[in-house]
This record gives sequence, C-alpha cells and structure tokens, in this order.
Amino acid sequence: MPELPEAETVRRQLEQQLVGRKIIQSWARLPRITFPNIETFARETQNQTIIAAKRRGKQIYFPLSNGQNLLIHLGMTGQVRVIPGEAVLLPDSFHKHIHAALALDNSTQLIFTDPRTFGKIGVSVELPFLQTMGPEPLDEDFDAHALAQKLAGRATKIKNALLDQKLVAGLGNIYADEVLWLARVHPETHANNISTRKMREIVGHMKPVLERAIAARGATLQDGGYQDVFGQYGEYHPHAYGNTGKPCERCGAPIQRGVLGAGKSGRSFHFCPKCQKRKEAK
DNA sequence: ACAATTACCTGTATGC
DNA sequence: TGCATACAGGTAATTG
Repeated sequence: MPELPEAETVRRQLEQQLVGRKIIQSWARLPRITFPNIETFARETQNQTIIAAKRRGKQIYFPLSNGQNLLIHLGMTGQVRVIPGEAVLLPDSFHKHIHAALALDNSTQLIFTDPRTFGKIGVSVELPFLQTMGPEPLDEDFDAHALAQKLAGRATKIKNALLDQKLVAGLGNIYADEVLWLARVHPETHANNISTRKMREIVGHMKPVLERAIAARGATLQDGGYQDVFGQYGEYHPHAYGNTGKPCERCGAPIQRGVLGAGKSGRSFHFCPKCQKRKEAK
C-alpha cells in the first residue's frame, strides 16, 4: 500500500509531468472522497496553473495559481496516472474505478483511480496537516533523538506508535515492520519498555530504509498492487512485511504474522521470531 | 492527552 | 459452479 516512499515516487514523477501545466478541465464523481465537494473541486482547479509538487508524510499536494492546493491521498489502493488524452474529458468512457480526472494544457490527463475508495482528492487553501503531522524522517533537520524520546513516552505497542502519523510522518504497515525488523525489536513491545539506545536504533533506521525504498520506486506487494504514475511496479522488497513463512534473511527462521488490535479492525504485523524476541512480560 | 475500538470500502482468496 | 464468508488497512470518529 502507498506509504512515504510510494507517495514520494509519485510526487517526483508528477513534479516532472504537472508543474507549469494549466488545468483545462476537472471532473470527479464520488462525493465521499472528493473535498470539500465535487462542485468546488472542479471550479477551483479549472483554469489554474500548477505551481509545485509537494509532499508531507503520505499526503501529496500541489499549490495552484489561485492560492488553492490540489491534494491527493492514495489511501490503500489509490493510483494516479498521467496519460495522453483529449482536450475534453469523456467521463462516460471511464472505467468505474476512475473517480477523478484533470485535462491539462498539453493534451495529457491526470487520472485518479481507487477501487477501495480509501483515498481522497480535493482542494483546500489551508493545509492543517502541516502542523499536526509528526516529523518527516527525510527532513534535513529531522531530530532523531527527540523522536526517540517522544516514542519512548508512549504506553502503546511500538508498532502502533510507529503507525501514528502524529508521532512520525509517512510510515505504514510495510515500513513500520521494516524498521522493527532492522532494529530486531518485536512489534508488540510496549514503547515505554524500550531502552533509549534501542529506540534510537529504531528511529535511526527510518531514513536509510525510506531512501532505499524510494530508490527502488517503492514496494509492490502483489500483482495489481501499487503502481507509479507510469504504471510501473515498485521494486523494493521488504524483509518482514508480506513474507509470512519465508525464511528471515538474517537467520533463516520463518517470518511470522500476527495481528494487533481487535478482530475486524486488527492490523497485521510481520516479524522474525528468532531475531525479534519479546523482552518483556505480557 | 492518550489509548483502544469501530466504520468505511470492494477485489481477491478461500471454504463448503 | 455458485454462493457465502474472510481478509486487506489508512484514517476519522467515537468511546473510555
């Protein structure tokens, strides 16, 4: 699923494709995922020039010439494509999973697809997530010690803490499992039971693993999974996530899968039972 | 302020 | 073959 490396891959590609382009026509069809509503989205994007392509955590956004921002969150199964197109959008011809489209002034179209509709697309002048979201692991002034201290203050399990976008931006199931595998920490270890040294190790793995994943254009877990703007799969292969039953690349023990939280809304985690032993009483 | 739980959604996989 | 059920999880909203 799209996390920081996948969002950054898409951002970089869209930066090349979109910046400087003028939006000629805009269309969306699903009120639930279009904000603030379909009419405003269409009105406030049309005839605007795209100034820049930015990202914060998993959120991608584009400042427009009228002071608005075009925002895209890929959610679970969201994808954006840039395709050669016509000057006029033909929504009747769109596949049912296409929920928004922008026609640009160079005869290309930006297409937003999302079968599971957990993604979002819309416009907003304000960007409140810039304030509420936790630090960016790839920022130059990223303070690893401060983050380690913040995480260590939490009573919840470390995997849950890493997924909390208010504590640190951009990690999802794949890369949270990944940094815990790299640091040899069991995902169910309570954050406040992790030593300062070990917590700094966890935090220290964030930047390198995210950069490696970006270099591979993200991770695609299965056929039909995450694809970039050109329809290409990501080539980063996680060590833990999705590897249930396969040998750990460090020690050979089979990777195990577990579930955090209650049944229906439980979140899976993946770990090596030999490298990532629990070091506390339940 | 924090932690835990639930709802949202549908293509794919699995079971009978 | 067909139908029913389970599963996937980022985020917002709700509850304690």
